[in-house]
Amino acid sequence: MPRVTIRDVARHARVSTATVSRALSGARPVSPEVVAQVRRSAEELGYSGNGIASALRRSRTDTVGMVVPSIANPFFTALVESAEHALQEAGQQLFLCSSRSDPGLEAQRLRTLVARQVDGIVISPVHGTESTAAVAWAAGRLPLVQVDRYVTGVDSHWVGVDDDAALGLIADHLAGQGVRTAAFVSSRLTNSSTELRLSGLRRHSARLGIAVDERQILLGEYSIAWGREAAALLVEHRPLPDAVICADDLIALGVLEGCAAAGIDVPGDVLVTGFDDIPFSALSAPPLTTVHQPQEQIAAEAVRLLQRALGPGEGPHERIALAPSLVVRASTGRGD
Amino acid sequence: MPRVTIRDVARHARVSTATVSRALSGARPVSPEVVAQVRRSAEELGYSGNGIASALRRSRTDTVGMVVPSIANPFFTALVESAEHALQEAGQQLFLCSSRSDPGLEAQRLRTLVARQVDGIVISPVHGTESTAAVAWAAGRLPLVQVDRYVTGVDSHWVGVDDDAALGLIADHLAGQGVRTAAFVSSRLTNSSTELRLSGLRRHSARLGIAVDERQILLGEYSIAWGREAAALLVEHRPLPDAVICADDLIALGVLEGCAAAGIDVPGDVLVTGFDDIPFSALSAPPLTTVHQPQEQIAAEAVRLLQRALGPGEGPHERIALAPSLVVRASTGRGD
DNA sequence: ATGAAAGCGCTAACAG
DNA sequence: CTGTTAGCGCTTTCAT
Repeated sequence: MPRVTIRDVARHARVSTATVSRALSGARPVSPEVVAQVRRSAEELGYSGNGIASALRRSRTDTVGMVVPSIANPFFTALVESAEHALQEAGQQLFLCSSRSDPGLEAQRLRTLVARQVDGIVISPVHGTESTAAVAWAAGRLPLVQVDRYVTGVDSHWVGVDDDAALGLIADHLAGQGVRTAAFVSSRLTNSSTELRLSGLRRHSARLGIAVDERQILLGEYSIAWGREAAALLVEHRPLPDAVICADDLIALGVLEGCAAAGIDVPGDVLVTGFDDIPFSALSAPPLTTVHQPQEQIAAEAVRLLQRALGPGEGPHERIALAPSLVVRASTGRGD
Repeated sequence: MPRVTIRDVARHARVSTATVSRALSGARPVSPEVVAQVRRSAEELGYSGNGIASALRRSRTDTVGMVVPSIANPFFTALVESAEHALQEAGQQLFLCSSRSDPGLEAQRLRTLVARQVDGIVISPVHGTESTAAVAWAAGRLPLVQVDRYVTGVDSHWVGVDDDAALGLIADHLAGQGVRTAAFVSSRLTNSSTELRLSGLRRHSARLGIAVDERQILLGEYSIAWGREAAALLVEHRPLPDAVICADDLIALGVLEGCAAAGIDVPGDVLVTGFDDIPFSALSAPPLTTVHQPQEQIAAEAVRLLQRALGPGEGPHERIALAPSLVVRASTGRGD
């Protein structure tokens, strides 16, 4: 199938290629009759344009790259959907990449995106320090916004949730339920979310007189399997804490499953909290108390910052920490 | 930031642009010293190549487009992850698009992918007939493989699961549990999955003497919310069937929730089955009996077919129906 | 093994 | 409003 080019259309419509380009894109005024003729010719020949050639010439792809640690995590897919939606309004496409929580793969994805000349990048970096070099490199050649997590040592836009405030909400709620001791289950991965959530926990539990045993700070990864395993570890080394605070919902769902398997009743024997408010957190046994992140707003802000960076005057880099909210369900007592 | 081009590198290394291209891509032999010098210059200048220009010249993008109805559905994200993995082995990128279950948006995504000159397309079409025109159009200009669902009237490759066999597995299992009457909750959307699962249900329930009341065939959409709603409808118009067979896990999770809300015990009062075996189906209350789809294998086969279509001799179009397997959990009786 | 030169298909000046 | 022309940055003949 020999591709139909703008020249074929021009010949067929008996005009120049420039006119075809203008008629089809509407970039400059073209007489109605000519537009109609060009449209007809294009239709007839099955012309569909070559975005690559156009991108080369305009040095714009109208595409934004997005790199997330995992697309299996519903929190990130929700973020991606919101971002795609926001971009569509601005007439841009989303090129989605998963870094699979691997800084090496992440660096490779960034190289690809830069090579493909995307107009900007939205990234939730895997690691607080190991991702720095690649993110800095990319930020040096393209507008870049970090979302949710961020790396240290790169001056770029960031949009996320206020992790410290979120742990404040959790700690306040748990203290209100009479919690005096708590465990924390999170990811080994050194990244901003992990660190800010842990330091938030430390700060707020101290403030409220909740004891956090260092041996009950369990670090693994953001997954259901690790949550299950962590629950088994906690059960094995009793006494159980009053509450298990998890750094995300996947971990918390795993903890719930691990507790059930060990015959531990939630919330009877121990309270459990999550983070993110993924759809399935409302369906677990018991439904999970968690922190809701305004992903729609996070995505919208990220796109807005990127749009602005595409314009002329590079403004200063912003750091936007949005307010989280607590969703109380049965895993910390009465659900309603 | 003025972009560094191959010419800058060539000047710096005192060679021609052709040599730089060859040295960097390794397409043709270049003396080791020159390669080293070119590499050094590229490094020094921070050269990172222009994939767009390269793609225009080679008329290859080394990118495959993938269109799925939703990236919020874990079944599709699993499929996407597997596809990305398989493509990476072949040195290709994945350009992911969500059609949001909207044939119009789907058509637009396909146009974009064709315009962007992807090398091939993997699609799970939204609708059995409304997607036909766009899929046919795309299949006419690019190698295209349908996965999971397919449209009628387009001759292309297809890889999916044997839906009829899957409903056989479910029906056999339920009959073994003493089920005599069943409801079916699915999507209104006319697509191959919906239709084949319903006709499979009809065939196998007839074979096993399970009665399916036409008024208990409820069609809505593939979502948790619809499952919840459907459960309420079933409860409202008692008597309840012995079992509720759902066309996917999201619907089934919603049905479980709806039953719980109405005080209906699963599996005590009614049995429930899902389809897809998404990760969360193991964590619901109760855990869900469901059909496992071999998405890894589906993705691998799809990529293999695409790879072959990129080669010279266009072979005949294949239809590969892989064998499903039943995962029995507590929602249909004893879980173990 | 290397270089010169010709485009890939398109759009943005620049004329008219 | 329309045509002519000159590339965008790269790869690939075709020479040497």
